[in-house]
Amino acid sequence: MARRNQHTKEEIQHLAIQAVETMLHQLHHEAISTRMVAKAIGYTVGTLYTVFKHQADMLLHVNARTMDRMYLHCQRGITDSNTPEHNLTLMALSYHQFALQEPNHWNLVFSLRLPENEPIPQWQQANIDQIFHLLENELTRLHPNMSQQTIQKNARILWSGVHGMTTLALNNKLFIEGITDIETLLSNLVHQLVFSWSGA
Amino acid sequence: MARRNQHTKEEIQHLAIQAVETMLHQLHHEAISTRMVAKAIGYTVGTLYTVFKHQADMLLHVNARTMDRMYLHCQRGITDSNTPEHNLTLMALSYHQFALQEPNHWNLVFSLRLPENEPIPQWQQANIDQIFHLLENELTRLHPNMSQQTIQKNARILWSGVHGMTTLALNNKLFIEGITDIETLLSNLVHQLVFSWSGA
DNA sequence: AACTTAAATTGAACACTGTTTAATATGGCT
DNA sequence: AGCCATATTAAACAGTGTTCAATTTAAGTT
Repeated sequence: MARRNQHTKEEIQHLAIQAVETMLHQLHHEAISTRMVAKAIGYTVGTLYTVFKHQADMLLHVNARTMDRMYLHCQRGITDSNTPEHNLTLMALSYHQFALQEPNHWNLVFSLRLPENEPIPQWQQANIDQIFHLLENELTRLHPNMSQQTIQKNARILWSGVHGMTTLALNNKLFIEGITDIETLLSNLVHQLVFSWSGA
Repeated sequence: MARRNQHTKEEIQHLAIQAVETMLHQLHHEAISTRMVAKAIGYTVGTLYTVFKHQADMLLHVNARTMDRMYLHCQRGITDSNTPEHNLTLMALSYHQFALQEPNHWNLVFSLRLPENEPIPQWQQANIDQIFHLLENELTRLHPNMSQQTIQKNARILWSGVHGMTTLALNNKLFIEGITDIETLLSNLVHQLVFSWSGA
């Protein structure tokens, strides 16, 4: 069989991406093979390689969508009528919640390894910047006189904490004898940093 | 060939672990196969399976040693004659430095996935606790009247930040246009949290 | 309507992977 | 010298990512 022309290249790409996304709801990304995806969309591995450079390329497309979804999720509920601290807390909780809701999608974003010498795609950096801008915006509202550079620094300090807590919690590397839940810990982190910025 | 009895089971185990550790200096852990390890130590895969339950089990043994090394590294330079903040900063910098020095070993610790239903080994939790105790000790010195629970909470808040920063930095997901180096960011994180704990 | 052309799709191959197990060769014991 | 227990292997199985020659067919041309 050849030349059935049922789908355009773009459609096949989309089908594959969707198939991976569906599988990720049950399977860790390391358990997803090209042949599985091909079978799921009714094509052969060979066809997949006419549409993606390699497996990692396919997963990168999945990541692009995950990061978009994550950005939208983190934005949810953010308003200028809230205090900056409240907004920052909302974002931190949303980030963590998203990771809990789609652990395999989230994991893929942070553990996908491209082949050597393959550059990190530029949209990825753009997407990271997008999230940081959200934070920097709140930090600016908090301290309008703070230098741009300090704000960028503090945004990164804060987000490292939120990200680290999410990673560690997801892998059960954070807790002893049910001391507190992570949501409290996240709120505390935000509160303590916000407090420290107002005191110096 | 069989029954050459050149090494005890323990020795074979050790040889394998060492072989993996050597390879990790050049290779990412996903690139290390059982056959590679077997060949490196002059045995066959089959022999490896008489000594380890499976590949993940072998890598878990590597992780045990990495974590011990990491603990020792983080302890380096810590003295009661330093201020608690200084000690905490030293630990944060050491943690990051260790990750930079042995990125593949460090990565393996946090990305090894055991087969489903396989419990996390209990020594791993013990090792995590060990590091947290180091932190909690400094936090206690900082605020002798703080409740044990608050100290445990704050140790986890701090370490999430240090860990998150290290992870993100290692994967180039933290920086824009050379704004500051991570060492500064780590020191700032420690300082800001220490400050916030003294102000409430 | 027949013929050519270009390309979509496949199947099969290659060199790997982790894991299991029957066969085997040998060190130590009687 | 002969036996046995077992350390070790070779081979098999079912998968993996990736490549590419071969094929089939839709569309374009005459």
